[in-house]
Amino acid sequence: MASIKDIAKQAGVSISTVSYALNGSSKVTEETAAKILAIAKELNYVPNAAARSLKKRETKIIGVFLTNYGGAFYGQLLQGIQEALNRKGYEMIVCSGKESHRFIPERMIDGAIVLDYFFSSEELIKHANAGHKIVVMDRELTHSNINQVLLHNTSGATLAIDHLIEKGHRKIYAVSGPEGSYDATQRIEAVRQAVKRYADIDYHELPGDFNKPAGEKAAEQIVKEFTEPAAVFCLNDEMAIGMYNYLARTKYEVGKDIHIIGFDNIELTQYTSPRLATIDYSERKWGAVSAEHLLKLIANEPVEHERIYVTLIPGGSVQNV
Amino acid sequence: MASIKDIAKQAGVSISTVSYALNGSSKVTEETAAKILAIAKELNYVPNAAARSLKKRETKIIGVFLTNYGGAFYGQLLQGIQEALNRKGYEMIVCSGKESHRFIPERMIDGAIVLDYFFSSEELIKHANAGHKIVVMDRELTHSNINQVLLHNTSGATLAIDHLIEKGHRKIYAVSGPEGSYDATQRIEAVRQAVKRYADIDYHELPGDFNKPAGEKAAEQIVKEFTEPAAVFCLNDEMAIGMYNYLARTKYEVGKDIHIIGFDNIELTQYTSPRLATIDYSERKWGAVSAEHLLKLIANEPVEHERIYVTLIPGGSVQNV
DNA sequence: ACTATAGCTGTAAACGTTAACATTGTATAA
DNA sequence: TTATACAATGTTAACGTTTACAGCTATAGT
Repeated sequence: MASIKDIAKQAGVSISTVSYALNGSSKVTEETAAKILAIAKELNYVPNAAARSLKKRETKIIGVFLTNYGGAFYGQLLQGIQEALNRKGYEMIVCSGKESHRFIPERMIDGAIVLDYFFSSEELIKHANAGHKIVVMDRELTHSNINQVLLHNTSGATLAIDHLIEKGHRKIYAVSGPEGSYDATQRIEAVRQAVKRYADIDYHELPGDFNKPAGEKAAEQIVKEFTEPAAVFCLNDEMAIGMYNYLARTKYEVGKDIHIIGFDNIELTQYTSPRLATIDYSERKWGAVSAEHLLKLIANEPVEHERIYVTLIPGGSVQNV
Repeated sequence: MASIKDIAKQAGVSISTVSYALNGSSKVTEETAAKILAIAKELNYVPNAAARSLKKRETKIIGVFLTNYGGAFYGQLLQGIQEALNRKGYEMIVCSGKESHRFIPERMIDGAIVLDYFFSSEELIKHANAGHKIVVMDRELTHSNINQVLLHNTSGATLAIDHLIEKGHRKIYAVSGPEGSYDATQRIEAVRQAVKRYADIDYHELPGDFNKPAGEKAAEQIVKEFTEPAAVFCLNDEMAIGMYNYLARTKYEVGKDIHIIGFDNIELTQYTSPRLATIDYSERKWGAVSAEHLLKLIANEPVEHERIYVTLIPGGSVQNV
């Protein structure tokens, strides 16, 4: 509650001198500065964020927009963002929900990192037009104030399909993702391209939405039309887990009757039995790169879009047929 | 970027009239208000958060402080907090890391919900002394500006031990939590009380830190001194999972040789085999209650401390012996 | 001794709001 | 007709900073 004014009064100097002293300006004598610092500490002075950002027109805070907090999924990602930001003197806040979008136009944050399905591209572009800097992790958006840091979905999906083929599978299902999802679209498109390269594939597509129940539903369908061992590429691990759950209640075995590969390498996959084969990428790096790109955008430095590479993690869920 | 001043100029009125109109004051003619609103919309006007909170001395934002984002643990909790806050016109931001603590004295937020092992109680009390309102979810702290919303650790731990006893176990291990953790201290204390009620218990305590490796290490120890089937109460699920992992690499079977019960009912427990017995509570409710209490604290309404009740979830990991 | 210069410190405007208070105009009552 | 009240709008100070600029003092150069 103590303000710069209180310090000035107690130190017998003007508020500007206090301000300079607190900001380490060389304009103030060491002696004066020391006295001011001491009084500031004594009064438990902390600068008022609102006043400072009103004047400086920046907050040194970056907002990360997430659809929801479910799943261990975001842990490493946020860690990566946070570390990269702190290194440059920025703070991170995590926001979720439509209402929090207002932080951008209200200038509560200096930039936004978006991984939020519910954040419409029109809205993002509106904010970009108003001069706000944004990094998107879940869509392609071309704008001078927007940078993309995306997963290499295409090569991931190709890796997955190639792995199934290598293991001798010819009957292949893909369980898709939600309608508007960029990741889902890219992955399914890559799958279609990949299977096209082989003449003898018996390829089927099942709808999905990236959640467990969709995986269960897909499993139900696959079981219903079961004739011979089949392989399934679930476009994310979550649905693969759902599929495990459903199959556990049937006589069909994962890695024997139904072979499954996922995408994301979420923590849970390590505890599935047999271990889920999946596509992995460094969440931490994905986050760090996004943060770095955003800061460059803010500093008006040139930045290129970037894609994060992915690798195949084999597992007992996909075996030779 | 358009400010109230731009609107005033274009509408040919004073800035105060604009302010009143935008805030829906009845002081302004409907006609004038309509004109002003129209111009505001046309100029894409959004109030500047810094200016507003500088003047109003409030931000309508609540900060939730978490140690880290690892684990699916916080998902429902945050959801609960967010819903409760939004209902009352507040926004939630999630903060992590020591630096973010400054949001409190800087008045960036109107209140704090703390579930952060690294946030020292001295620091919290200092902030409370400065008039800031805080709800703690991970410690007992008595202060007029601090409210506690805690888990009913004691009854949870008692439920766990009683369950093991009911199942006929007499050789019982407890794997403890980290040194300074409030939850850990409460739980282990309750365990000691509980086993004291039975004369014939062969009780052992093993150190732990709430992480998987600690569970593995404890499992190693238990296996080393294995003579007969034993039961283990891991003070959280995370360590129980670590124990599963270790035992999977041995000849000992969970639910047969080693019986395990955890605490928290994290999502992962549903995918362990056999299912992990554990202690459950509603994360969502825990979050919602915390948020409600904080808002009451802010409104200077009376609030009592609260404890969230817990229940036993049986599982194949604990069977009759 | 006088001026120029450098080094500190002070003055004041500005950032964008809100809200108390002042002013103006108009309708109502005496 | 004039005082009175009230409704609508305007003026202004304040919130707590930062920072351009002005002012002062002491030192150094002539």
